Amino acid sequence: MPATLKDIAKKSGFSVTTVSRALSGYDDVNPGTREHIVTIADELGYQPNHSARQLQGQKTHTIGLVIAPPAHNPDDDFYSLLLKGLTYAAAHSGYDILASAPAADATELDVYQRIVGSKRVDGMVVARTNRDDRRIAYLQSVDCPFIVHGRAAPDATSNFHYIDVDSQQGIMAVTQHLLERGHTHVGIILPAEQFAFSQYRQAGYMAALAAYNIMFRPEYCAYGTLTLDSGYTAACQLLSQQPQLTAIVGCNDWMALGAMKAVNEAGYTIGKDFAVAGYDDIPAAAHASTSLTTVRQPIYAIGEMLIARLLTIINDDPTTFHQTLIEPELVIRDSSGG
Amino acid sequence: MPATLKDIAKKSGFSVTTVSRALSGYDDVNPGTREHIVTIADELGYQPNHSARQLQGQKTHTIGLVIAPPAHNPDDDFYSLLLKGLTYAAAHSGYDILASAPAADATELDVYQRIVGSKRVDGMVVARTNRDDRRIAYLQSVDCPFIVHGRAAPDATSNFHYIDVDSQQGIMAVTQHLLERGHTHVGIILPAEQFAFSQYRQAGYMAALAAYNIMFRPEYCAYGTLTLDSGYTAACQLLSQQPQLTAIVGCNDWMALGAMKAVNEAGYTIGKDFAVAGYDDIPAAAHASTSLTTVRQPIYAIGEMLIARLLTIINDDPTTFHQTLIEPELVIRDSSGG
DNA sequence: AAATACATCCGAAGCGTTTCGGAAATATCA
DNA sequence: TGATATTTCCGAAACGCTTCGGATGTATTT
Repeated sequence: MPATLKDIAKKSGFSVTTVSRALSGYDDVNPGTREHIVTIADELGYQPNHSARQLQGQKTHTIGLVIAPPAHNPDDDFYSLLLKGLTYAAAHSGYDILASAPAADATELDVYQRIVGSKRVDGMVVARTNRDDRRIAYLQSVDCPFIVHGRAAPDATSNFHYIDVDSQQGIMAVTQHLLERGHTHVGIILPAEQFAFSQYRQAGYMAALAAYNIMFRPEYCAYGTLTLDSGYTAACQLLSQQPQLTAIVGCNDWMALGAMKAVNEAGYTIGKDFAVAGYDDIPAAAHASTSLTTVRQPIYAIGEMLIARLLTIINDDPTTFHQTLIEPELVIRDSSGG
Repeated sequence: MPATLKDIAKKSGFSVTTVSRALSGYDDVNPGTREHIVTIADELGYQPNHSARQLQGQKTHTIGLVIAPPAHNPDDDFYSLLLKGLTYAAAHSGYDILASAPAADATELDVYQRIVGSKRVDGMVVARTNRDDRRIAYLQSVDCPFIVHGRAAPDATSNFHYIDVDSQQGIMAVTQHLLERGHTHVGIILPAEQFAFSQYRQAGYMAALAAYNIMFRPEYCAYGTLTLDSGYTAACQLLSQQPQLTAIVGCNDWMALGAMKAVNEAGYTIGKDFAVAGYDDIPAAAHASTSLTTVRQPIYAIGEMLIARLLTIINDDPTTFHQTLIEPELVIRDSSGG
């Protein structure tokens, strides 16, 4: 069993109070006795009990992240990269990450209530915003500091702090890139409408078309669940129903990779007589059979920003909303003709 | 501020003791009053304070994972996938994951001491075993339950619970696969010797050669740091110094992808006049420019197993060591000739 | 010399929970 | 009817820490 303040007190001859104050740097303790106490603490390998500290209302130096149910999408890198990025960024500021997920019969909201209700974290980061997001409503109702990666849908107000990538601009850039290459029939595979970001991506696509005076056709839009398989299925459907298409943009890289597979099977040569582009720039994109033109989201840097921003929210409690939009970067590779 | 037992006590007219006992299912409370208390608790959105519980010596229902410094390898998927896998698996059993990393000036061991010393977790999972691993020595010295993904080097004893993939067998299988295809000069890119698993991989390579009566040549071995770039560099070196090579196995997929790049640049056609194979089966492997023959480590399933095993260790404190070796699966793709 | 300041220390309360050891009221037995 | 169980409840202590409000003794001031 680990050493407690009481152990140090006994061994040093001072009171628990003095030991506590010596160790936490108060200036009303004699330098000599402080040294003495610190020495003993080191000998005993003292580590302050985290729970006892928290019970006093101290900060937990922990921030929470709950990740969506796994069934949702097994090979989706998003949460794994975010988790790792947040962990590093948090460590850099002396914080830890409490990661959790809903158990079989629970909802994401249940987990939020458990984590923040039990006072285990100083703040939360929430990702993958939904329309009318109940997680955000809950966090606001209990006044728990949080930062959102993403923002509300364009038709809703985002009355919270967020950092988002300007995916409208990103999809517009990649779509325009395809249009520039002469493609006039460009399909798109969108994420499920439940996600707030879905609409921004569609808007970006439409803006690009408009800039080129090309009419928007709803039948050029298909929907996927962010997985490779769903991208494949959606692309197969597009290709069979809209054979005039010569390009497809996938709203994330996995769906784009699935689309590439479908396009290949349909007999096209990607990068020559058909273009495919993605979004995210996951590690696999650069090394794909035909390297994937895509839009880079600097997930690591975003992790850093999220943590930094959340810490200022926790410590300064700003009254005005911090809302940042990051410009994504178009990464041109072979799948759009290089 | 969240409701406490005292609030419920006041509102219900019962004592804190009774409220506590009612809520945690003791049978010495009248069914009627229990119902009454539960109703009020729900109304108030009561969530037990986690710290207060822990202070009573309760289980934390949290398990810790500390991930290695980021500088080590930015595009290494290992920890991110492990983290996500563990989080899901833990959630399934009602556990959370506390993820941390060393800050700039700290070592991994420092983080272990802080996390377990402050009593924040019921157990730890440690990954990427080193030779003479100090983390393991520490955990043993403080009697903290832990499970290792990996095991000690072959020349050391593994006196702890572990789950490992039989990478010796895996590398042997993939090497033999190349030898079967008629390659007689097969190079290998090994991980740094600091890692316990490095030796198993080398042993697997040597065993495969021995089975084919081919002499082992140390000059066919290069070393990398698990990154794509390091694989590229190592392969360039091998190719220039050992031009007779017709195959290279990388000890992880990223190094193999780097090797593929070097091989391509050297003018070979991968899968035809040169073979490359990897290890891990990361998502990018299947979608690489030439799909990568590799050995699959079921990282998700391993996450499940690690958690399940760790929980039995925490709850049952077994005296004998649980040690499991998983047979990896050879995945043959185009980079070795299909 | 008395009054005041300063340096150094400590007792006790409190954070929210669990749990031990009863206590009071009611039911069951002889 | 008195003794004994049973049911239902609760007070108080404890977990390890922080912090408020002194207390004690020494140094400085007038």
